[in-house]
Amino acid sequence: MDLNLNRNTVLRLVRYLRVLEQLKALGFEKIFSNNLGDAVGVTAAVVRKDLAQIEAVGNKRGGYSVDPLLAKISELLGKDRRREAILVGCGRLGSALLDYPGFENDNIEIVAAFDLHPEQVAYTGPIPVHHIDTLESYLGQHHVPVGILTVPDRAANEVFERLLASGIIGILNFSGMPLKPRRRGEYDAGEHCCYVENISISLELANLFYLVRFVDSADGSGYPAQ
Amino acid sequence: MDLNLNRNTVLRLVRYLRVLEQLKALGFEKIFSNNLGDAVGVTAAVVRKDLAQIEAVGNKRGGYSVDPLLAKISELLGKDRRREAILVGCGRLGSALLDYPGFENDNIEIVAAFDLHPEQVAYTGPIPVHHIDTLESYLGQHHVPVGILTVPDRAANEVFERLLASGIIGILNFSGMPLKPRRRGEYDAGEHCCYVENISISLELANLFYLVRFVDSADGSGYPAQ
DNA sequence: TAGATTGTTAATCGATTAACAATC
DNA sequence: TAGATTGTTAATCGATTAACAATC
Repeated sequence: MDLNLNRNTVLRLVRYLRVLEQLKALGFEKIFSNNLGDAVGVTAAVVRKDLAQIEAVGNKRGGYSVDPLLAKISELLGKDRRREAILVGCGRLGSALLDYPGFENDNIEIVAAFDLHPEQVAYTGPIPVHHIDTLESYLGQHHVPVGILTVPDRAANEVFERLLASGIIGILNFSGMPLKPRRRGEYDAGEHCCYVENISISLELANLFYLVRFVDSADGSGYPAQ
Repeated sequence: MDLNLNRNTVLRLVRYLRVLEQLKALGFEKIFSNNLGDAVGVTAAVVRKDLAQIEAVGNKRGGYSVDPLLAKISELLGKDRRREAILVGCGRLGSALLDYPGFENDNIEIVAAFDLHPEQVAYTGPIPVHHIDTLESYLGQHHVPVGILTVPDRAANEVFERLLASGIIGILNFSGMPLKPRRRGEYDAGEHCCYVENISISLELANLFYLVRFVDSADGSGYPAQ
């Protein structure tokens, strides 16, 4: 079953899944699109559209059965399989992510970390921290699809190229340097294509400050406009 | 000048601004929509639309002048003014953000941090770390519009409510618990409205793993489909 | 002038919303 | 049956893209 769901649909499905897990823990057996929508912050119509898209069927009296729906989304998102990632750049942010408790619940494991100065890395948990020079040989031996990039901005492009050349096809980029996804055949024929998700903390924060720009403004209400 | 730019436009403007800063440092005086688009990864038409929207005018021969454009976007985004935020939750992620070097360049300063156990916080930099119980009194004395939330999921909702009640109107939420923005008058009359940006690391990572789901699949190409 | 770019209008695209028949 | 929900179609909305006249 391939569906080519778009980004927003996938993100919603992840969130439905989390709600369904909690509902299951509470003993729920059925759920209405209405309630699921409330929990995730979307309308019931969107929920039904999404679920129809993944060919989940509901019951016109009782809504959707929690168990099969949970199993279906879980399988679709690959949560039922163990998924591996590496992390490059073990500064403060990188080290924090190595300890991030949320991954385990998603069946995601960071199997190795890399840094220019592994001996200086403060992280002391179970994940091995290797020297960045061993990146290529490691990835030659282990087929890991996804890399998490937490290096300083100035190193981002170089590490990006090395990850591409080593066969990484998905990158979660925390550096301030936005990286562009590579589509197949866009550059050299020999290069893999690669999905990129840029998480730009300062971009989000700048946007937030734009939104709240009217605080202490002339009207004195303390409320932003609109 | 109020423009009510949408989220994506603002995010693009932030990125134009960064490119313009670099161009200025290189001594550029003019820039074409074409080149600016390439640098940011959008089409020239989008750039011109965005710039027209903020009432920046270009020259049909030489493109846009870097200096006034930079000044205009800078002023619009408030980057010419000092902007303050607080941070709640000084675990590994929170501590990493307290040291985040990107904020200074944007004229953003974290003026105080809060934690349930300030004496156990590893961070030792210049930003004061207070006990969470002093949050309300601090915000009563200092008018800080934005809060960065890096608490464990289980604490997210409680701290969210406290920030709302203390007059915070913009929240950058790193907890796994998605928070919903509050629009004016949506709940109690006395409550402020509040903008929220949720940065969900595990959501992004789950999406990335969905995108790369075809690695090692039947065709053996190693390329994801499409 | 000739060529190239801006600024803007129209066309396209996709996603969200509204509406409602089917049906449990 | 009566009421409520699903599944789906049509309408709406907004953003992106294409196209091109204006003009430097």
